[in-house]
Amino acid sequence: MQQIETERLVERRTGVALWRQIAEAIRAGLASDLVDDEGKLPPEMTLAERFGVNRHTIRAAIAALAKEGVVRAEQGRGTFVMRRGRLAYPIGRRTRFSAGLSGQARNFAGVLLEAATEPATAIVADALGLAQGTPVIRIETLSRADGIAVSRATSWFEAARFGDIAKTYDETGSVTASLAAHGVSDYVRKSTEISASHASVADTRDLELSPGAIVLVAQAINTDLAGNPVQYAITRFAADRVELRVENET
Amino acid sequence: MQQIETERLVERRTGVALWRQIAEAIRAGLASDLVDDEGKLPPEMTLAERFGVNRHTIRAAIAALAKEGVVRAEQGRGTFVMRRGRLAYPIGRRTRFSAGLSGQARNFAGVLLEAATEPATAIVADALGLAQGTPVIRIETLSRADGIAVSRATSWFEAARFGDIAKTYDETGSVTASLAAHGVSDYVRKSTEISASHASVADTRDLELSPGAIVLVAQAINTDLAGNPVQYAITRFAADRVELRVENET
DNA sequence: CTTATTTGTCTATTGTTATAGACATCTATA
DNA sequence: TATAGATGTCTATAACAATAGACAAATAAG
Repeated sequence: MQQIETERLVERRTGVALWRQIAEAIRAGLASDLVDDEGKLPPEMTLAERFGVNRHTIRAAIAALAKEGVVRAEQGRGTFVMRRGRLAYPIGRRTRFSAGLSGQARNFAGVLLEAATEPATAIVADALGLAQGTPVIRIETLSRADGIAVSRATSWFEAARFGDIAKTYDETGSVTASLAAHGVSDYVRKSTEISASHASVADTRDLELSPGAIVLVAQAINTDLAGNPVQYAITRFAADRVELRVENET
Repeated sequence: MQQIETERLVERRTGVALWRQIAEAIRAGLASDLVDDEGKLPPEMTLAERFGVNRHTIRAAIAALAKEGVVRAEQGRGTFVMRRGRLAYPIGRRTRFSAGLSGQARNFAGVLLEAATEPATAIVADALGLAQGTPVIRIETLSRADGIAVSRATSWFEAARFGDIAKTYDETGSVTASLAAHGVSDYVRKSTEISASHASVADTRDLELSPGAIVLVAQAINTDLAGNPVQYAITRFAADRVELRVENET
């Protein structure tokens, strides 16, 4: 088969298999021009020609997306999109999980995966304005919207002030409610640092990602209305399901 | 060699080669605990045991990082970190490239790669508040800090209002200066949407990335002080060199 | 100067990825 | 009810990724 040398869409010998590169390209194309109005993808042979690869390589890409529930292939009919688009997660002074996604999903659930009390590391102590070694509570949580895993967060709270926060989070599934139960009626986002990396094995498991997927990593500090840090959190979002929206208040 | 089954750090048969997974893990570890105070990595055999892979696989990972200039291996001595940490790119109401990175780098350069006048697509028209098909100027730019490629942007401007913007950008290397030359003395960031994906082949070429790398994608609208959109931009940042910092004004 | 440590290079073998082709099976349509 | 068009399955082969082992070459330390 002759390879027409237009702009290459995928590259070989990169350590990332062609089928995975194509899966990402198809995923990105689902929102825009790749699918017709009925959500039907082009036939495998057409995609194979467009990407300049063998049909079986396209099939491997589609199989990966199908396993994730993004598309479904039906013999004789074609391949159809199941989920399209990303949730928009707003980041601003008042960043709240369920409030931010309301209107985009109906059900929100936060699950406590793990909790522990530990001495603050230098980084955590600095973020919370504590002395290094001060006892802090670390909770690992997983958030879902309409049953889809959206983000996985590691949060730290000062143990002296938020002693029961693991219990309250476990009961309420909400940071906002848990802080309220500890007398913090309102809180604001001080800063957010956003980076991206490949999903770790833990991310892959908890967020139900295909290995090699990308996570958006947001590092945030929330303070009470007096300006005292109450929560330091590192949240990992499934990059194929969420985009972060920064709104600048006028 | 016996494989001790603790928590797996890498996974096989995922479409992402082990050496690439390990390269990302090492890159992530450079900032934290992986290197000693002199910036020296553990020996290859130690890393091989830690990741549960063969020494040659570690060597492939290190070779990829060395090609990028992240580390340098010296025979007989060890492997050393060349660049560590990421630039912090602030995103807020007043988002400016060189002003935001000042203090983190000395030299800033914006290069015009391509310019064209085209009818606005539905998306561009919507972002700029124009009718679909209105002539717009698209410019492709590459920004460097201290010679390191940081971001690659596609920007759209209304042609009627910013007819010479390609020329002024080519001369100044700055959006701020180019807008000023067209009578926009000041502008503010209205919104930013942040997502992440694997680098395209074009990204890999222009940003000098290793294929399979990750880019942070920021979609932004800038308005003049009257609130009229002046620029719509899609910027792709090299995720291993930059993090985006959202500061919330109090 | 000797030795231990560390990176560099080579050969060989096995498992995964990608290509190639043939044919089966299901669906919609003329 | 044929037929075209689409996905599903199978075999075979070539290219790449990963393992394994041996030894060379440079560096640092005793």
